[in-house]
Amino acid sequence: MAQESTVSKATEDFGGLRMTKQRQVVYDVLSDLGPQHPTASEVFVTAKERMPSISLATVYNCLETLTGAGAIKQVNIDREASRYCPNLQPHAHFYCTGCNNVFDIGLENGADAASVWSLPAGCRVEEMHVAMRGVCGRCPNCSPEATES
Amino acid sequence: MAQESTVSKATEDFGGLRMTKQRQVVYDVLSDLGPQHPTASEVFVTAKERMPSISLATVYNCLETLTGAGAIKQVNIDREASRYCPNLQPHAHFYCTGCNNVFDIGLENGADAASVWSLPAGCRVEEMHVAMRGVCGRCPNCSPEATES
DNA sequence: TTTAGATCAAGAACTATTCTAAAAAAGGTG
DNA sequence: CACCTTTTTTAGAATAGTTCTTGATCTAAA
Repeated sequence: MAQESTVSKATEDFGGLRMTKQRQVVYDVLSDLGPQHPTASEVFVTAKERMPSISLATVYNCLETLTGAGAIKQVNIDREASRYCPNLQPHAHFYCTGCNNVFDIGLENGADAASVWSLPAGCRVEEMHVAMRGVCGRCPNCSPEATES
Repeated sequence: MAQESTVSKATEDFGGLRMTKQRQVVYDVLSDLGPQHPTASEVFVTAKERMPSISLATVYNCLETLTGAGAIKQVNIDREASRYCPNLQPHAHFYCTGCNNVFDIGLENGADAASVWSLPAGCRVEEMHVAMRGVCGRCPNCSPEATES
């Protein structure tokens, strides 16, 4: 099981995925930018600082490969550019229209996201995407008039 | 408040929206294609049969206007083409990867979709989109090997 | 009827993403 | 290590869905 461990960050074995330099950089960038939920272009900008030779197509490739391997999640809100997220826990996304940020929202203790929905018998859910849109209440744009003390 | 009512189908007053012929056609097509959750292009094809002069851009315009007025809903699943839906009840969408169809899924009696999520205080949800992906269990592609009697 | 504003049609433009082809890298094998 | 095969990367072209632009047309009001 002797794995080369010359990289600085975690080189997890994501389903036997070959961890190339580019994939590692993309994964690390995403981990670092974590809660920002960056788009592919945003990942590209930071990745290029760390590896100037990397191309946008490669970033797209890596993000797709990592998503397929279950190492990261793709987040789609409306038809805006896909964002990517290293949080593998089941969670929803809250998009604040005030500050344009995306927040992860966890499940209530013991709750099951599908339980509120009346699914027909025989119907098997393999994936579930929950996106909310609203105001986070914490950013300056959220309460422009009413700034309660 | 005397409104002209020379159209055949329901001319609901969606927030004072001017119901032009094109908007009416688009709305009617969407009502008729109802559960198919058509894309803009699919709406366009049927709309053009009924009004040959209508353009794709107009269909996009009308769908956007109707969505803004709350007369219809826009449905986005992953980054595929937007679909449109005349069902105004709160519901989720189930995309069957077997038959490529989209089904409306209603809430369980008395359930609240947001209740399972641990929203931070002050956070106000204005819109919620729930998309599930899986197999519906009823289409021929859903159980290719195991065709239980 | 005149006028102002809204809407429409046609096609160009745009954006995020995917595809293509060729070069480079990574493994495996002797 | 040298050789071969497969995978990955790169750069740019291509694509799809959607939006934008412009001028024409319609509508409602004065």
